[in-house]
Amino acid sequence: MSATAPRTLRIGEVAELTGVTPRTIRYYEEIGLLGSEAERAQGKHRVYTEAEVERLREIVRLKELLGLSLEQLSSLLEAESARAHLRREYHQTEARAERRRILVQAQEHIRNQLSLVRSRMGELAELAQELEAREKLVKQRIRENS
Amino acid sequence: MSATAPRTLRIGEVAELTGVTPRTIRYYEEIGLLGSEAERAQGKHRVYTEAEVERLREIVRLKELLGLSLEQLSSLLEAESARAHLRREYHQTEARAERRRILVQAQEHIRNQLSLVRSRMGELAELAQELEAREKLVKQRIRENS
DNA sequence: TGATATTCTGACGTTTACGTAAGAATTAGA
DNA sequence: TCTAATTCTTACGTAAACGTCAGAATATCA
Repeated sequence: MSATAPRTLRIGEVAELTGVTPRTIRYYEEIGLLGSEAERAQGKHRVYTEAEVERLREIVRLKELLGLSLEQLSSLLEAESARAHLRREYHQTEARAERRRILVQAQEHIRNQLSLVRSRMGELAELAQELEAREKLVKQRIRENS
Repeated sequence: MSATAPRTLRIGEVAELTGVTPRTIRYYEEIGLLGSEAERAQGKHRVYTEAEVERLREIVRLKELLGLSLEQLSSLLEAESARAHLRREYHQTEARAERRRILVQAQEHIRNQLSLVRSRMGELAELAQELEAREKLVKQRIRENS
C-alpha cells in the first residue's frame, strides 16, 4: 500500500455520510453530475474518496439552498468538474502558465456560485423586509383595536 | 353597481399578471392552494380580485425563493387562507376580542414566514462565507504561482 | 473457502407539477 | 342576437428525480 492511498468508501457509506440514498448517487452518476470513474469495470463496486463525498455534499447543499434542478447544477458545476479532473495534472504540470490557467478557472467558478448565492440572498432580504412591514402594520392594528 | 365593487379579473389576465399559466392556476385551486370560490357554478368562468392576484404572487415567490413544494406551501399558508376567509367578517364583527384574535393569528403567520426566510438567509450566508474563504485561498495560490 | 453482507445492473413504478388537446359552454362585443 | 374570444371540464401525456424489486455478481471475513 502506498502511503498516500486515500481512504476509500463504498456507496452505502457515502450515502450515510451525505444523507442521500445509494440510488440517488447512482442516478447522479448516470446523468453525469458525479464522476463516473471510467476506470471502473462493469459489475465492480463503486469506490469513493473523501473528496468525492465533499463534492456530493456540495451538490446536495446547492440543490437544497438554491433550489436548482440537477441540470442547472450540472452546468453550474461543470467547470469544477473539469477542474477536479485537472487537479491531478496540477501537481504534475511544470508550466506556470498552465497552473495559472487552472487556478483562474477555479476562481471564476467560485465567483459564479457566489454571485448566485448573493443574488438569492438579496431576493430573500427583500421578501423579509416586506414581511416585516406587514408585521408592523398588524401590530399597529392590534394596538388600535385594544 | 356598488361603489365598492372590486375590479374582477379572469383567469387569463391573472395568468399574465403573475407569470404563470391558466392551467397552473386551476391546478393550484384543485389542490386547495387557491380559494376555490365555492360560490362559482359549474361551468362558469372563474373571477379573481386583486387580492387573490396578490396571494398568487406570494405563492409563486415563496415557491421560487424557498424552493418549497406545493404541499409545504399549503400548510405554510393554511393559516393565511383561514385569515383571508375571515377578512370579510373582520370588518363586520363588533367583538373587539374576536378582532384581536384574528389579528394575532395573522401576526403569527407572518412571523412563521419570517423565520423561514431568515433561517434560509442564514444558511446562504454560511455558504457564502465558505465560498469567500475558498476564493481567498485560490487567490493566494495564484499569487504564489506567479 | 464458504457464508454473509453489500453492491450491480436493468427495468419498471411513482410522485410532483404541470402541459396539451378536444369538445362544449360561457362571455364580450358589434 | 350573432359571432368571436375566452374559458370550462375531462382526461391523457410528460419530465424530473428518484423508489423498488429481482437476480446475478462482488466483497468481506471468520
